[in-house]
Amino acid sequence: MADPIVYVEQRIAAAFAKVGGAAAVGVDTAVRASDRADAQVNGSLALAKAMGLTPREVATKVLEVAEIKDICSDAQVAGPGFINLTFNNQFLARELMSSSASDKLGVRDATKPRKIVIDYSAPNVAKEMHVGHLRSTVIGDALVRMLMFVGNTVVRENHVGDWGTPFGMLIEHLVDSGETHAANELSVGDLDSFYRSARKKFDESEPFQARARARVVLLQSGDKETLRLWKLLVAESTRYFQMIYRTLGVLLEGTDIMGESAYNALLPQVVERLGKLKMLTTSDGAEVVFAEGFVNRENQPLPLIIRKTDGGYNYATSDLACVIDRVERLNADLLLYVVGAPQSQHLQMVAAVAKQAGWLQAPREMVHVSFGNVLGADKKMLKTRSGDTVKLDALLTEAVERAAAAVSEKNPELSDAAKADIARIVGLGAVKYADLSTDRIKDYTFDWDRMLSFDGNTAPYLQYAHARICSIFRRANIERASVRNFSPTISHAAERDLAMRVLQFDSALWDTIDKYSPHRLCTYLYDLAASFSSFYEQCPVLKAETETERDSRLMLCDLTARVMQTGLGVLGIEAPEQM
RNA sequence: GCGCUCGUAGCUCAACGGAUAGAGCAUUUGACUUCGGAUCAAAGGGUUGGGGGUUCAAGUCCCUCCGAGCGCGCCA
Repeated sequence: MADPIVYVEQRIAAAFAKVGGAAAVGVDTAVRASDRADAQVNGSLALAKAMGLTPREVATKVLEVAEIKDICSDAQVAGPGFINLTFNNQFLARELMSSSASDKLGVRDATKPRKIVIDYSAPNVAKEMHVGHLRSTVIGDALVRMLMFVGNTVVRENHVGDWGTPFGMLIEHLVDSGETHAANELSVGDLDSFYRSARKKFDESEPFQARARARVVLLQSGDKETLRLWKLLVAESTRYFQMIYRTLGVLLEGTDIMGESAYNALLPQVVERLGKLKMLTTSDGAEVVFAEGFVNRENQPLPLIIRKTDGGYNYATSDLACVIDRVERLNADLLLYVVGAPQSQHLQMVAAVAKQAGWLQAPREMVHVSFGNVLGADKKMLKTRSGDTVKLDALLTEAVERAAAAVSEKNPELSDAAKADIARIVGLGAVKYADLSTDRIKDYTFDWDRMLSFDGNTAPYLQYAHARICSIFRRANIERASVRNFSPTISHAAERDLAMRVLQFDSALWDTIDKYSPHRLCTYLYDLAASFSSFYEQCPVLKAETETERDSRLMLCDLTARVMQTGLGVLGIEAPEQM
């Protein structure tokens, strides 16, 4: 355990228990970072009333019995009854060494590792990936990486939209355009034009509509030739998706695809099992479940439609099948859905029904990791100038191009290969970081200039801090690993500030995981980079006054760089050694 | 009509219910013979949409009003 705040927390809690006895049960004795000292404790204010004392009296008593003299150089009662703690530098140095010696840099493993299924990305076959998929993909990828980092078993599932009524129309269009031509069109990623052409025909031609409907029936009844054509569509699209994922540098692989069609065999079972549980009701010819607490616009109970009037299934059925599959086949105890906010009610209903049916019993849980829209400068959904949705691959290409221009300008002496590689890392990092660094629940405004800026809370600023550290070692020709056992001494204020920051990696990452909110880790890494930049200005490393100081600072630099690289790493962002 | 989410500095965003609401951009002012200036140091800028309430303590929780976005039966 490296984070001093986590470390001292137990001792403070013990002191509160000793002072408050029964009254202290349930009182929040958490220790938090503070700008007035290293850490602050607020529990006395909550406890005072129950004990009939003033908060300051409680705080004083807590400090009398708290066993913190070995780790705190100062502990004071302040203001209305806060306790301010200052850690002693020997303690910090010891924790730095402990952090440096661990390959997880002081981050605690999950006390009870879970099996987690995470549903994210979910593009549609024969439809272009756009910025909405970017959010799901990037947030999902970051969560996958950090959940694995702390020791959970994570199953990635890409719930591709590969089934349903649109496929009648798509297959008929495929037949019309000829397989070779269609495959060419799809393989170069021109998915939207294929979809649009099909849609246009469907809207304009009644005979085509009839063919499309008939084709849906053939598809669902398992007609061989229809399935072959369907598979062609799916294969071309997923090949394209994988290409985007590789470009984007996310962990999703072809084997992670669990499309809607994968649950087809389970759909009749969903109906059957709900029927046996007496949960199904026939309403307007459809088989539905009325989940408690959901009403429609007439204030009537709102149904979850399990089987349509025409006998077909829809997405609610398929989502319930997913829950069954994830719980019963995969034995998952946490189901994460990285899906946009508009689906909130739908997912709540699915969860409610799954619980009622007994398929999702505590402590198993289903969590909607919801996110807002990507907006353009006009505050509306991001669109191209012509009003189309922004294609993901075009957006990524532009990011790398813009980064390349910046790299060439700042660092013209680099080789072309190095420039290209750095441009890729910086450009993609900027796009991902822009997405991850704001609270996912809110909409965010997409702005090239801001995300690629080297000032402020951006990927390039963090990457630059990392590159600068690498540069120190490169210049002095010192092996990074060779300084890791050095014993640090903290003397300068900026040095101490950086040390404190480095040690908070553990709690920052856990805070992020607990809330499924990557922006919290981003904020931490930004603060870390800022602390380093300030340290860098004020504390010479290679030209330190003594060898001890130099070694100490080298050790701190290496640790900072490792935290930065690892932190960016679990966000799915690379940290180049030079840029 | 009902429901969900959001509203914080001119702009873009932070802030487990904790003290004096913090950053970046923009504006103003400093710092390059010193490890990468893609940087650092500093200043000004706020009735946290309005009004009630709960609490020792509210941007945060509850109620209400205003504004924005999104949902609300056979598309996914």
